Amino acid sequence: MTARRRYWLMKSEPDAFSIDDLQRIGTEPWTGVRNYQARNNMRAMQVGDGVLFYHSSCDIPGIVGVATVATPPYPDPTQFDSKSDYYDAKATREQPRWELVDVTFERKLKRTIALEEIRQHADALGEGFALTQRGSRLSVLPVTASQWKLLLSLE
DNA sequence: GCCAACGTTGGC
DNA sequence: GCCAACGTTGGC
Repeated sequence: MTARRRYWLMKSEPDAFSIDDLQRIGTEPWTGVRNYQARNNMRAMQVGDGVLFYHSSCDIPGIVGVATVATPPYPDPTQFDSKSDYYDAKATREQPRWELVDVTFERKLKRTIALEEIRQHADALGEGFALTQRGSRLSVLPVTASQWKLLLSLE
């Protein structure tokens, strides 16, 4: 049984890792997620799933590109690295806490679909959409097929 | 830089 | 198990 392709939105601070970085590198492990809900979302990912690449904490927060899930979930290696900012002393190789996937660059949008603009479609996107939910800071979140279509139609 | 919202930690 | 304190996220 093959599950149908799913869609996600993943936030990154462009100062740390931008869509241009992904375009240059091609494929990158999504390291450093230390939130259980975000981790659980990555656990549910499958190779080929679509990803909206989102820039956060910057001049114009918004969707800037499209990427693809390139690997099944696997343990985030930075949790074992005591020199890493993402080191987690409570994680072991036998019992990892944090998992990630690699994402591959697909394309850069012609323009940024700004959060401000996305908010104008909050009703159509639905109450359950974590990006426009008040106070939500979730950095890896599911996107439905219709939300995916709507968001990319704004490009 | 501010601050609201949220998650985690740790004392009890 | 409660909850205050603290740290982080992320828009503004």
